[in-house]
Amino acid sequence: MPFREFKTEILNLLENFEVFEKDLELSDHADMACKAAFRLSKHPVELAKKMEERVKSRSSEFRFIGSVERAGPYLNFFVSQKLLDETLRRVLTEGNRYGALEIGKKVVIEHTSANPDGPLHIGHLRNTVIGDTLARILEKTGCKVERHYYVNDMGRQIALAVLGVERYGLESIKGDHAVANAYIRINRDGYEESDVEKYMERYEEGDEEIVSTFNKVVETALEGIKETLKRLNIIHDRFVWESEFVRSGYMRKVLEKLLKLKECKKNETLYLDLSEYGIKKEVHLTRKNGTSLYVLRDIAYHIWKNEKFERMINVLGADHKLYSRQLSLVLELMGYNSPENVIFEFVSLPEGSMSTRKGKFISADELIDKVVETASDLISDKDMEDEEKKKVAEAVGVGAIRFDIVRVSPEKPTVFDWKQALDFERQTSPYVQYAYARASSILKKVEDFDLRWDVAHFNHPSELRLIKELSMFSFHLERCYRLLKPNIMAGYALNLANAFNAFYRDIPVLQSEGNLRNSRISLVMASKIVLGEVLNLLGIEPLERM
RNA sequence: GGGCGCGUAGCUCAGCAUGGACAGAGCGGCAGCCUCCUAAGCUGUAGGUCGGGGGUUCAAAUCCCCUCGCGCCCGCCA
Repeated sequence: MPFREFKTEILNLLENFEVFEKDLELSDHADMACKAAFRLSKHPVELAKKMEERVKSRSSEFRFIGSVERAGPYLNFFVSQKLLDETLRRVLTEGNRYGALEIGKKVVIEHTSANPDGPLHIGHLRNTVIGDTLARILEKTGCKVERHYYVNDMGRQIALAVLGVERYGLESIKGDHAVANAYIRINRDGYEESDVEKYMERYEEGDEEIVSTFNKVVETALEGIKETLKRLNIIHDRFVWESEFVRSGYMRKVLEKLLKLKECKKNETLYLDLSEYGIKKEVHLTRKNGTSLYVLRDIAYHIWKNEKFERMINVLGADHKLYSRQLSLVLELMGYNSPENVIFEFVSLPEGSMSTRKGKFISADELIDKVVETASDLISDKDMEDEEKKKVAEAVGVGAIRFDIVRVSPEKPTVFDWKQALDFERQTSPYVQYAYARASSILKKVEDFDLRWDVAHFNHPSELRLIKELSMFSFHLERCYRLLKPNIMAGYALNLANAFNAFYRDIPVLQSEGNLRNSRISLVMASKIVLGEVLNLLGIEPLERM
């Protein structure tokens, strides 16, 4: 928080010069640099000199600006002792609430939503991890967040999976894998198209026997998927089945509204002509046999969301880009808000793209098992009970997976790499967890101390850097919120851990004495709190020991 | 063919929204650090035509145009 206020103070101070947020930047040369003079004058150095004068004459009015230096046309601002003091005070009094914002919107975030025809694979994982991390970030900004998994129980793929299960039965293995095996097999062996059609029709009509069969298959796959998600510290508040909108008659009402649009046309099927909006291909709402298509049910779902939420966020793979534009356009034509889409590019395997249908994928379960096993080997000779070792290996493994995914910007296409997934070093979550564990370890050895500090005791660059990092938590949180880019939080986690490790190297805590010792211990406590909270935002478990 | 995204060190990535101070990290390479709070750590060093070309600008990795490479989309699939 204090760092955001520091920035606000600079803006207020230079308001008369028409300096805006975009003129400020983080810099190696300062805590915050102002580059406005370039933009505002043909003689930037002269202007910067004037600004400098003004700042120097008034800077005593501000709390968090400590000093300013001019470097040519740049103004370099430095934080005050007061900011350092206030940062520690807030972290230590607010605890894990430190850094929270109060934006407070009601938002729904839909993520994962993988078809219940098989297990989650490493492509789905990108959706899941981005979505869950964003949900956590939004909550921290004070939003009321509902996490949805939209269950596609009506599609062709599901009908085919059901046929597969009927033909081959379910193996007695984890449900999602069992369904996948039947689905892969029927795709390989072949099937009658008319059988698939018939199943879709009967399911949409609500044929009791078929509904119960579909439900069983979908539930079986979903149970397995939920188990995997839980292991990754991911829960959904609500699983919304597509068929809910059909059964409740909601979709019917939506269809009636759609029919009133001038873009809505009918011949063999019902479709939307969006050519005047630059979308050449018609958007079909129904099939020739009268059954609904995904987009129709999805429109219904989004109208329902409109009624309940102020903000709708969907996490979608790059293959949904055009689709999501079409959906948004239709919603707008109907007079509704459209969702905000967080699009991520594909994860592929070194040998090419993944496919559930062809059985060409690395499942999330396989990945988790292997990473946890590697973590387990690494701690095998540590002095810990087996129980704790197991817990640590799981937390490290899951953290490494989540972090490996979330650290990369969503728009970057990636190729899955085992070596990277199994790396537990510098730019990974174990590095952050390790900093947390080191802080814990120091605090565990403290028997008596007073929770008090004097910022005058913090004069080593490593200490100053660490406190400044702590002060920037909500600054980065706000950036994540605005840009919906969770990789920013991963980057902050790394910076913070890095700053703590430098502090750990340079500053003896336990051997120091008196108020110097109290101050340092207080700083370690504050670091532990913020490191822990950042890990929570990333869905990674902080560990007391590892 | 059209649309969207990506291309930055040997490898994996920041930085691009809102153009500014020498383009930053990690891994890998090389050279070092455990009588000291956990070495999953730390220090130093080498390594760059920011895919290529043009343009705008006092200033371009960042903006515009062209071009090459890769991925995705263009279904009465989801």
